[in-house]
Amino acid sequence: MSSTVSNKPPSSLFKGKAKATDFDDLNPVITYRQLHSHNLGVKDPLRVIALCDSDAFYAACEQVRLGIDPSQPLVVQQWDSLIAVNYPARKFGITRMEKIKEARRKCPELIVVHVATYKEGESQPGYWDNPDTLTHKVSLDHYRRESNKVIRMFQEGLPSGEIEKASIDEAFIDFTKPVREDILRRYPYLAKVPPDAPDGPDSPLPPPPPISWEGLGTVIPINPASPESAATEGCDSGAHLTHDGSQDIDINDDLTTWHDVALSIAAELMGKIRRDIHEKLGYTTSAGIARNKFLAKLTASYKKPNSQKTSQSILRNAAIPTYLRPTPFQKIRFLGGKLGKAIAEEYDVSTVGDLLTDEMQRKFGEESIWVYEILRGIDRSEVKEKAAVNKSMLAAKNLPQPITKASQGHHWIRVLAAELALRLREAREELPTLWPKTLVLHARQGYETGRSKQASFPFTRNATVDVIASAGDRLWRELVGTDVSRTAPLKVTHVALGFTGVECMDAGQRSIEGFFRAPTTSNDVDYAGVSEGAHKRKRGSEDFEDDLGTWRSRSKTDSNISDTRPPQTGSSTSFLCGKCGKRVELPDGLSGEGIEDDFKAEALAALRVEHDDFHLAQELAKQLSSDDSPRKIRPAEKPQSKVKRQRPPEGIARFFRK
DNA sequence: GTGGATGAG
DNA sequence: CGCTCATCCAC
Repeated sequence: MSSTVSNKPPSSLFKGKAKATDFDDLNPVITYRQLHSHNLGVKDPLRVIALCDSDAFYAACEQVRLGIDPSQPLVVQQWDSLIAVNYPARKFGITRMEKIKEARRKCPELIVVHVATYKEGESQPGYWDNPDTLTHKVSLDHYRRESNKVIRMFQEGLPSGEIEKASIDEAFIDFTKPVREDILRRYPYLAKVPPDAPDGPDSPLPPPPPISWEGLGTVIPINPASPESAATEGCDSGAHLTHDGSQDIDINDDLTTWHDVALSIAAELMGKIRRDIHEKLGYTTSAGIARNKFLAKLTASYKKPNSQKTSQSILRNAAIPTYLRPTPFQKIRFLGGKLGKAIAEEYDVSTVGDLLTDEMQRKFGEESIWVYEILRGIDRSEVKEKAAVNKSMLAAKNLPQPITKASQGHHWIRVLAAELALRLREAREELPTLWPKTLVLHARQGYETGRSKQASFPFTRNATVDVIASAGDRLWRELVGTDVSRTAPLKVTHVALGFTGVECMDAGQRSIEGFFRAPTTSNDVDYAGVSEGAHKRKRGSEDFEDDLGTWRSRSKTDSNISDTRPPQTGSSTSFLCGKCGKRVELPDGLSGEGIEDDFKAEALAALRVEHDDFHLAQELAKQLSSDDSPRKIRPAEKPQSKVKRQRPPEGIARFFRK
């Protein structure tokens, strides 16, 4: 079944009078069959998603690291400006991007922590006394590590929930599954279709129980908000009382749906995890809970301008239209940039409601289905567990004092290489089979067109600063040449070194992981040897370049060459499986001639064992008959694909193709 | 492959 | 508009 979910809006859209169908799925009937389904995916009427983010994360990281009282105003400094401001500091009117002097003027007591930096010669970043942008490079490593701790707590707290790390301080959580489990636990009478149900499993569920939102967070009201008593804060509103006593119609039982029950359970679970994170790690978080990612994200920022208190907000389906309509659409993910600006200027509109008119709908056309749906609170994108690591790893540096001699490049390349080495090593603590396929060097001259050069990165278990730096140096020479070879003047203002194609080896190669760990437990990344048998001698970077050069120049044809050799010479890079007749190959990085034969032989043996295991597992699987694995439904996803630009025409048309 | 563009914070 | 990082896509 390759047909995708229909992306087409109702045809009424293009015939005017679409209003009646806007927001028409806010209270779907929920049947026993749906409740007991496990694979409804984004169409699940009980879907519940949360977006949880850390408050002023970098600042919180430093506050925790230094054991500072969280009520103290604290900022994180990067060179002369601020990159994070905690809530106590915000009370003084201090904002991000402010100059450090200005901030100090506003608050003399301000605690200022400069972000950690690398400096040349150090394999690790540190909190130096006077970091200098001329010689140091910012390190965000500590924040990445802390971020991973938070993510891990989400995962542990929700074994059956899906987690998607959205940024260093944000994650989406799909509560649908854990919530469903909870519903069935709490309301066991839902487990069976009643014998007298008119349509059997397709009968609607009985009316939901009343919900107490108390302690669960801020419930966004259904009715147009009077600014004061708009939302009900579950924990302190004392049931349903507000100042003027006029609100609260929205906490009305007959408006309660099973989806609200689901939201409330998610809110409970979310609150638990957030408290747990606060206790164990010291970080305060905010959360938004709604029926999809986009709304969850929007909900998380509900009414918390400068309110320090840890908070979470809940958006009931019934509240979606009133909440969405006045929302400036540029606050919506992916509409915050040029696209949003283009729409705003083209049509002179600013809110979601402005865009809900028939005229707008016609203008957007069918290709803009993503926008159409988003404006109506529909978002089919899935909470998709990200590969545990990113596909790329980049260390970049802007040079306030441009490089004018090619020979100066080495300096920065070493610094960037040190960062990459550390990050890769740390990533491999979790995922030993991690392997960056290529190393890329970018360099930009002033405003000129930056250029980049890349090369395959050799497999090595212990990617040292030296290995990375010498490969980087080689790229540098290819990119900018050498002092003597250059004729034109040089003025490099930006250098970046990065890994791309960072991936775990796949299952067939998994057992090779032993080779990553094996003998080295040393933390000494500056040690010049590569530690496995392949490179024994201690030597300088020149030698490394030779090795890398050898590796690079021959790697392409390696597998073919070695394939013709007798399997026992030790340099074979593949074997033929007797069971399936397939040829199983070593991964590229292990098959080059820069790798010693005995190392390859060992790797091959491991591969063999792995491959046999694979067949064993297959046979076992065969005996366990029924595989009712849920069919994957492709959701409408990724605005990028909707708004792709090609030879952009003028104005808004740049974003929407006919 | 690589540079450009975009977006987020 | 200062800096850092990631991803996608057209050429």
